Amino acid sequence: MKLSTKGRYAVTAMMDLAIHDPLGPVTLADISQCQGISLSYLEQLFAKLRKDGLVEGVRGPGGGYRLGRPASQISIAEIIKAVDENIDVTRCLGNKDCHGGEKCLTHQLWEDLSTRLYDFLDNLTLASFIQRPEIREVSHRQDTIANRIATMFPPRAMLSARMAAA
Amino acid sequence: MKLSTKGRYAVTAMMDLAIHDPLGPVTLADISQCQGISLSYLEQLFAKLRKDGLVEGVRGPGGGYRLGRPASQISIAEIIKAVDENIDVTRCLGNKDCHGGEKCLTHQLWEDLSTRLYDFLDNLTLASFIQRPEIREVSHRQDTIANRIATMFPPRAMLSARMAAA
DNA sequence: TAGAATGCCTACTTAATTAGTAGGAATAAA
DNA sequence: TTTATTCCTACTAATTAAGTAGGCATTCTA
Repeated sequence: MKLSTKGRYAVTAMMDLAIHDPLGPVTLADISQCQGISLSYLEQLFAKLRKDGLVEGVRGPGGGYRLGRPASQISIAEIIKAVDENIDVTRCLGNKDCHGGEKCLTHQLWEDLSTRLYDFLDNLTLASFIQRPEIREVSHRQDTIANRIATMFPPRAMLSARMAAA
Repeated sequence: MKLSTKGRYAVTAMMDLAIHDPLGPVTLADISQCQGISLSYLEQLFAKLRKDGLVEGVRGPGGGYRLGRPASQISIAEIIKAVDENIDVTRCLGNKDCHGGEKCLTHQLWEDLSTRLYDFLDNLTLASFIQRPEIREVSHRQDTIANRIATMFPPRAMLSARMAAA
């Protein structure tokens, strides 16, 4: 289990998707602009998220990315694992005889900690974050505005409006 | 909250100290050999741990490092914070107007997650790991051997014996 | 059917961080 | 006084994160 900026980018981008889910697909250009992450770097992260089925892409105008599953079925641990893919390799690999012939003790202890941490993050779902009342409120307001625009203009114009608002 | 190899090194080294606490100070040379981390890199990590009062150094022959406080009063979060010192700076810093004038939502959500994670790791103490029965057993066996040697030889010889065993 | 907006893919480059190397001064035990 | 250690600083190498560039594939809209 590793936790770096990369993981944070992935998690916050997924939160963005979750918040705007009812609006349809969110473009990476949107996320790139909102969160100040380079578009191409996001593409690289989303390639991994897609590979793990956490998101699905919709091509063409009006496209973007959607959650691959309901937010309640996506855990934070899964997101981080998808982009980090780096399995926690300890040096001794559990077979180095250290401390007088015993299997490396600290390795075991770290595994233990790593597991506890993973379990913790695996029990936190995207939904548990976006369901906070103040988030729902803001999100709803945004949706209302966006839907009003959507009613007045065809899809292309709505996207432009969202870009302008961001 | 960041979690990288650096943090793992620090945590496992601290676990080593905790396990061998009754034996007196543990040298960095020992840890370096047992865990395959370069001595000088360990010195750099321990400089930070010392700055935060998590360990105390004992100079001269027979010296090494000891826990700065009882293992039950040292949390995993503290150890990681000590070596990472990198405060999780998000790009928008909470003041970038994004999502149509609202304070960056995902920033808030990440903060929320970050806090939950910190609290989780702050409630895990070093002691909670080394008190597992199988660890106590191994640790006790090691201590027994070490103490037997210590009875037979003066401190210098004991250290060498520990090195040889490792 | 043409053009534009998107995802999707690959290769490369730059920046940041992690990890290691080197050398030496300070301290304390033997 | 010698030796084992912490303690300190500066530098370098390796690895990873992040960004850049360019182009192909798909699908919507006009």
